[in-house]
Order: sequence, then structure tokens, then C-alpha cells
Amino acid sequence: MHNSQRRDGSPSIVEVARAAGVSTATAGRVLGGYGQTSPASRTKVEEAAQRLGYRPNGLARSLIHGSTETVGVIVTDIGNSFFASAVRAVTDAVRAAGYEILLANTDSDPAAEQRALKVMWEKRVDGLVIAPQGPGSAERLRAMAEAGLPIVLLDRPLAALPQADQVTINNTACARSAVGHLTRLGHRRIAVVSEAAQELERLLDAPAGEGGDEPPSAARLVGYLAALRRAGLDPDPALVVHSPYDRHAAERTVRRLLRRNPDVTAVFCTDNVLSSGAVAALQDSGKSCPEEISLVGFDDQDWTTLVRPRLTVVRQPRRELGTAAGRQLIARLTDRGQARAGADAAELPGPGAEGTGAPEGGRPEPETATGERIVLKGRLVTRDSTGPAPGPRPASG
Amino acid sequence: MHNSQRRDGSPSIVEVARAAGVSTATAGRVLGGYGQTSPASRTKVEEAAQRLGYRPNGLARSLIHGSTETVGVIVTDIGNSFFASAVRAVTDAVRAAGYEILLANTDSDPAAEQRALKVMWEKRVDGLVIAPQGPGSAERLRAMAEAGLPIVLLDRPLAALPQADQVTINNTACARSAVGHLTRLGHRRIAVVSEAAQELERLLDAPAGEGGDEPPSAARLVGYLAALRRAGLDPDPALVVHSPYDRHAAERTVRRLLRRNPDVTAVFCTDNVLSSGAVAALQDSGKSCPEEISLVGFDDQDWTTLVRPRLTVVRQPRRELGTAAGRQLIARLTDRGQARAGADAAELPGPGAEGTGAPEGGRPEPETATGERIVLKGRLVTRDSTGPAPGPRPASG
DNA sequence: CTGAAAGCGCTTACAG
DNA sequence: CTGAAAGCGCTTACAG
Repeated sequence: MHNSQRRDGSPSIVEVARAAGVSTATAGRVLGGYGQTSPASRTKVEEAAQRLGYRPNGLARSLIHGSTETVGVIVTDIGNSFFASAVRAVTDAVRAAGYEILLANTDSDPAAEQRALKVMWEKRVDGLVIAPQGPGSAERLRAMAEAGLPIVLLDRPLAALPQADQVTINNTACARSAVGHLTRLGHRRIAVVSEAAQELERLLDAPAGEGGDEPPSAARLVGYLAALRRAGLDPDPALVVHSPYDRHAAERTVRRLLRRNPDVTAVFCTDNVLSSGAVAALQDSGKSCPEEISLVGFDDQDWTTLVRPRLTVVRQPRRELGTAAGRQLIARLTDRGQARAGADAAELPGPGAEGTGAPEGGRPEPETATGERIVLKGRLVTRDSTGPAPGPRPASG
Repeated sequence: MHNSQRRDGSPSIVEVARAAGVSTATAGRVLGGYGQTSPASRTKVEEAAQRLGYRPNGLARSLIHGSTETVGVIVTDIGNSFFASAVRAVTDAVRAAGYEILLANTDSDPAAEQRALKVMWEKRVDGLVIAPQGPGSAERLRAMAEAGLPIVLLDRPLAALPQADQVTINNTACARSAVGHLTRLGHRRIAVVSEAAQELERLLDAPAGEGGDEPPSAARLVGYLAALRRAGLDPDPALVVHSPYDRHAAERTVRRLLRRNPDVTAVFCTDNVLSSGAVAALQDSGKSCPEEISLVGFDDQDWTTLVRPRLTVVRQPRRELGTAAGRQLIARLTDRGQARAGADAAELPGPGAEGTGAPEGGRPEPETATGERIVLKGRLVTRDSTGPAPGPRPASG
């Protein structure tokens, strides 16, 4: 009456074995569905298990197998609609292969990231999908990567961690396309709202049109600069404004921008929360859109077709990003180091995928090989918030 | 060279013990931070652990302790902004107490829910926060509840599972307030878009003004009916329209509604995705809002102040809901069955909390006791999408 | 097909 | 303070 039930009320395999009159090995084989068992012991064990309310203990199983069928997913904020969509897709992709996810948010706090990594590692996740914070993340991830834990970087690359796979979108090209749209409409005073504005100096020196190793915000700023350059325009630091990652902060920032630079005729926002702040600021500014001022947002959220004018945006394939990341991780977990999720990603509806740097087999240690680079394509969706530049100046090619 | 490193490359406590020249018990005490250890062995063991790259195995620890410091969180869709916010808050609440979360989506599919529950149970989560599907969920959860697993129901009650705690909002009162606002503005032909429209018959017979045990959609419909009744209006089944949980479906539904019932002067939407569909439909209808038609949405999302007219909505405390659910679960996990998160919830900024049915201590078996009922308050936020009913009829009431 | 035994990596009484 | 031993719940060779 005291030792036949464990503390959590669930009997172990030895109780079931005893009740069924077989050894624990046989009970284990029946209940775990491995090895050989006779129909006779099968019925005895199953009946006993049923009667006692047996429930397998995944911890013991994982301890032996060395795998938990669980992957860690670390993002900055699951409350952000971008990550909500992406994580949903990651979940679906890995769950289809029988994996659960352990979720953590970092709010871009290195300490929180560190803590999440430590806990997940101790809980023995089989792999990791992570939207890293920045260069520091590479240091935090290195030991895990070197120990052979499959890691897929989501949305943000990490040049210092080449062995990890990464799934990103072509941010620079997207931004170039958005701003190119504006220059073709004749705009010459084009502002950009960016989280990476402080890095303008550095990015001005970046090789023309590249930004593959930059985080999204910086890569988009590179695209902005490239588009200006192509149109023969000089970047004006006063029009490259920084905003914290918060809608109301972005609203204040844009309001101030427009007040101080009345000649601005177009604004490009480099992500979803900055976009909503900019819409609010514009509505408040008294300027008509797109007649007096044009606006391009980032990330095609539902509300962008509900506001008036409908917002021209860069659409990024959020779900596909998550799907590709999840599939890539699964490929690593099953193919054991010879993964090529590039092929899988190419099956995705919208975006194409470009895998590069695939390790050609034969290397004994995949740890020293370089990970997949999967780049999904976003695209400009032109709607009503962008129009010809106002004033006498004619549109130029 | 072969047996000093495990398959995952991480040495176990016995390797560390050997390297440090102590017993595994002593090594365990140092590395696990329990028991008594001398400074001498502490340094020896720590040095060895450092050198070998020791990393504790949480599975073994959990197997012994009988707890995993992990809670399951099951929602219909983390991609939905409501759950994205709520889950974020749950995560923060439980993480503050040292717990991780295992996340699953069900898409309201009973089979998916069943599978998630099974896996989480086998992985030995210490507790569960779940937005259940409906009555079937009670059956699926019963065994776990009876085995003593703490369960907190998020957003949706489950009358058939009284032992679980539940955290909901006062949906009926919110809806009554929203529709009351419309009747006071003189509207008499008020439509409602609801996922629970098919249940109208049954709900018409519900005790006046109650809806505490109904899922949100039904509870809101009850509130709608109560508000009509109070205004002396008879509900018209033609104005209670069902829509699947999808923005575009909702848009079509509302368009059809308005076409067939040109005398409708107000529409109440009972959740966030239905609201965005309705806004789209209204914009498309050619009717001006609020002059010809008023609209009340549900769930105060960012975009509701970005559209014109700004949307009048019922604001629900999404984050607080998640926080209260997380705290309640933690209370159960630490207080061992004597939890009272009602007090905690009352500390939350906005909403008040009403705990009822708290079990008064002394009962030997908490399993037979009834769980907490925490009800958070939503409220109507009046903006520009609601105005006086058009036509000759004066406002009454 | 079946069972006794060893083991996954750690923790916990129990002696000393 | 320390170590030998047993044990958490399961799986895996190894004999039979």
C-alpha cells in the first residue's frame, strides 16, 4: 500500500511486470514496443498496464537513449507578431517529426539568453533554433556547437559561428527594392527609421550592396544606402533616424523627424513595430499620404490593408522562415550532419532558397564544416501609401 | 579514449570524480550544490569539472527528484496575437520561479490536444496551463488532474473539470457593456458576429446574464442577448451570424450580413480576428462609419487606433490573463495544493480579480477540492467607430 | 521469446 | 566531511 505507488501516483514498469507475472525486461519490451514479445505476454502486460494506469517515463527513456525529442526555441519576444508566426511554423515543422519545443524569450538581453541556453542544454535538448542577439551570442553558443549540438540561426546570421545553419531573408535586396521604388517615384529626401541607425558610419564603408552577415536592421540600412547610391543621391545622416523597438517611441521619433526636416517626402520603416509607429505619426502630422509624403513599411501584417491609405510594405515570409528553420534542424537531427534543407526550402510556396557553402561529404568532423545558408526572399508589395514625389521635380529613372 | 567521453561528448559525474580523486557522491555534492563539502574537495572537483567541460544532466536529476521544473503550455495557436501575448506573460511568470515551458498548439483539434497532453505527461511536466477545446478536453484532462497534476485553464472554463484552476475574463459582462453602449446610442438592429452563433437556441434559455461556465464566444453571446433584453429588444436570429475563425471568412460573412439586412445599424464582433474582417467588410460596404453603421470590436490590438474611424473595442487584459495563470500554477507547484493566486492577481495593474470557491484547508485530498476561479475584468474602450443610430428614431434608454 | 544483470547520470540515506 | 551502495525508471546486450 505504500511502495506499490510512486510519489507521483504512476506505477513503474516493475509494478506492471510484477502484476503481469513477467520480468521487467519483457514488460519493457511490450510497453516500449521494442524487441520481441509473445502475444501471450503482450496481453498480460497490456492488461496490467491498463489496470494500474501505467504511463511511460520519458525521462528514463531519454536518459538511456541520449535524446529527448525536444528542441529549444529561443527568440527575443514571442509576443511580437513576427516571432509568433515564425515560432508557430517552427513548431509545426518539428512536431511533424515528433519533436516538442522548449520556448524562451530573451528581450535581447544577453543574460537572459545565456540563462536560457544553460537550462536548455542541461535539459538536453536535441537541437536549437535561435534568433541570436548579436556577436555575443556566438560566444555563448560556441561550446554547444562544438559539442555537436545542431543549431539553426533564425532571422539573424552570426558570422562568428560559421558551423551553425542559418535561415534569413534577403534583407538588403528587400530594402533596396523598397527605396528604389521611392527614388523611381522621384523622391530625393527619403528618411529611414532603423534600429541600426547608430551604425551608419560603419555601414557606409560596407562593400556595395552587401549585407549578408549583418543583422536584419543593419542589412536593411545597407539596402537603403545602396538604393540611394544607385539613384545618385547622397545619404543625409539627419534622415537616418534611430528608434527603440517600441511603437510609441517610433511614433515620437517620426514626428520629430518630420518636424525637423519638412522637406522629407518619403519614409522607409525597417520593421513591423516601427511601421505602426510611423503610420500613427503620419496620421498625426497633418500631411496627406501619399500626396505630400510616402511611406513604406516592413512586414505585411493584417492591419496594413486596413489603414488608409493601404500601406506599401516589404512582405517577409515569416512562416516560411520558421518552416525552413524547423526543417533544417530536423534534417540535422535525422541525417546526422549531412543535412541539406535547401532542397526542402525550395519546395516552399513563395520564396526561393539559395543554399551555399554546403559541406561536401567525407569530412570526419562536421563540427569544422560550415553550416547551410538558407536565404528566403521577401518582396515589395506596392499599395497606396507611396506615390510620386510632390513638387516641381519630375520623376527620374 | 573511448569510454571517458559519452556519446554526447559531455563527461558524467564519475569522470569528474575520478579526475578529482574523490567519490562520485562527493563530486555530486559539489557539482549539485547540496550536502556538505570541504573547501578542498570543492576546488578539486570544480577544477576537474571545468577542465573536462562537465555539464549537469537535468534528466538524471529530474528522474530522481520527480520534478522537471518544466510546465506545459497548450493553446490553440501561438500565432494568434491574443495567445502570443498571453503565453509571453505565462512564460515570464513561471520563468521567474525557475520553470521552463514546453509549448504546443492544437488548432482546436482534439486529436492534437490529446497528443500534446500525452507527450507532455510522459515528459513529466510539473504542471499545465491550457486553453481547452471544449467539453472533450475535460475527459482528456481528467486522468492527469486525478493523478494530482496541477492544471490551470486559460481563457476558457471547463465545468466538467472542477478541480482545475481557471483564469478567465468576465466575457458576458464585457459583451453586455459593449452592446449596452450601442442600445443607449439608439441602435435597435444590432448584429453580432460570433463563433458560437449555432448555439443561440441553447443560450436563449440560459439563466439571465450568466455565462460563467461558457467558453468566451458563447459567454459573449450571452452578454449580447442580455443587453438586448435589458433594452427591451427581441433578438433576431438573422442578426446572429456565425463565422469561422479566419479574417477573410469573417469579412465575407459581414458583407453578406449587411447585404441581406440593410437595416442593421451596428455590428458587434466577439473577437480579434472577426473584428479585423468586419473592418474590412465595412470599408468595402460603402456605408460610412459611424454615421450609417457602428462597429464594436473585441481585443484592443495596436491597429485598432490606426484605422479610421478608430475602433471602439472591448479591451481584454491578455497579458494579465497569462500572468495570473502562470502565477496560479506556480502557487500550486510551491504551496502544494493550498494555492491562492487570487491575492497575487489582485496586485496586477488594471483588472480586479475575484477568487471564489477557495478550498478551506484541512481536506486530506486536494484532488476532490474545487479549483480557484480567477476572473479578470475587461472593459469597453469607446472610440470613433460607434455613434448614434441613424434615422428619425431618438436615442432611448 | 524471455530473464538476470548491468547501466544511463545523478542523488540519497547510511555508516564512518 | 566522505564514500560505498542502493535506487530513480527504463533499455540493452547477453545467455538461454
